[in-house]
Amino acid sequence: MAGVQRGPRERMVFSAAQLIRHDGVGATGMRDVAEHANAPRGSLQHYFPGGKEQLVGEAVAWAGRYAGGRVARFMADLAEPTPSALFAAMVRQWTDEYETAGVLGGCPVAAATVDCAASEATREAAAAAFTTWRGPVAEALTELGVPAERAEPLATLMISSLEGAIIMARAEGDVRPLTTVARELGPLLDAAVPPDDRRGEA
Amino acid sequence: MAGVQRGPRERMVFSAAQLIRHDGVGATGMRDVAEHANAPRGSLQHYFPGGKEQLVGEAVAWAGRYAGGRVARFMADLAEPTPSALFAAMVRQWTDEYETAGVLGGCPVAAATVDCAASEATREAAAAAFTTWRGPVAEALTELGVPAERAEPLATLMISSLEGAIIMARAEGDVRPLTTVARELGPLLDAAVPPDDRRGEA
DNA sequence: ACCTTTCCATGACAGCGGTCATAGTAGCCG
DNA sequence: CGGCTACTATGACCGCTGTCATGGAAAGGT
Repeated sequence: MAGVQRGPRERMVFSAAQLIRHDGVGATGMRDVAEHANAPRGSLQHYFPGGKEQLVGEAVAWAGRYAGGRVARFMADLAEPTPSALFAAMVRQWTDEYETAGVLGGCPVAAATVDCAASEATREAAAAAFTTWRGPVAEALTELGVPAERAEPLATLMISSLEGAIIMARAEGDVRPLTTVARELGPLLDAAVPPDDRRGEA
Repeated sequence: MAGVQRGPRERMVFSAAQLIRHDGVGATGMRDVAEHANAPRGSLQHYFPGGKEQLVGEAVAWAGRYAGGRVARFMADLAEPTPSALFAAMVRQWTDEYETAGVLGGCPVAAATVDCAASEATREAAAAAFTTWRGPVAEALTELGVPAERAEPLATLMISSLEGAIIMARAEGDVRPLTTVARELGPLLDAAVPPDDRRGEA
């Protein structure tokens, strides 16, 4: 993802997100995070006095911001400005990872949600992350001509389908669910923009 | 769910599925499973010599069979035989649980997929579970008049959206994503059955 | 009665988890 | 230099986990 080498603190948050989305929250240890980030273990308690809960929370928040930010970049690169093309780009981010890395990673936010039972704070962080992801998607949809009252529901549908397809794809070890979802959902998304708006938005 | 009290072995598999979907795979201990099932701890090593991996695998398989079996029951109870009604019933199973239990549980299969990194066997069990779930859904769709070649893809879309919505709903602590997905996806599903088949299937 | 199989009980072990306590280093300000 | 703050290092603690070893109870067949 964004492989820039910022300060140790930022690297640790980033590494935490990486490890969480790969192994799950419970299976990622603090020591692993420090090692993966090439950061001193002693820094953990200095930068994250709130312990693992804080680290996980920041990792999830980071993932939410990242996902939201990607939407803007996708919009800029769209060959044709349609909702289905945006969704296809969102899906392609995941299939591309499979092609290059050979493995299908998961979504840190979903991982945090699945074993959030221990910590209410983590659940709230995940909820916030979904919100900061859904917002830009809904905005993008309205930019693409989707009526305002349908933008939020459709954004929810897009993210839900994507998250579910990621899980199924990981289980099967194949991108099929991802590509299927992109193909099947496309027409519905495009049908949401009124005919007089087709081919014309900024 | 199916609260029948069978033998201790079956109870333990059932309890494992319950705990996994609530806490995640890593966070559910073998001792917890035995206690939750009112089963002796010593039975674990007797019934599941394969250890936790075996228990998790059977719990996931059980969940897959359960989900697949539910589809048939949903079909029998449908007020009107449309794909959207089937999907609504699938979604309602989860919103109902929220109404009664006050908490939103997760899906054991999704939970197993998320932290399956440690065990390839678990990943395969999850894949198998998704297959034994998707099969009945696709069959039901064809029974409802969906052309054969679209049944499987649409089943994948339905399950993906449902799984994703479950996760978002858990994070937000609200059923909104579930109801939204059901409402938004309904028209697409019904549109898949050709006009000359509307109102007529067995 | 006796023995075999199935099932249950319990305690021990080794490993790893997060967290705390303590102490050391680097840099900057006076 | 002294003192202060930011950061790093390391080791110890306690709790928990899955697993194993050993031994005890039923049960049922002969």
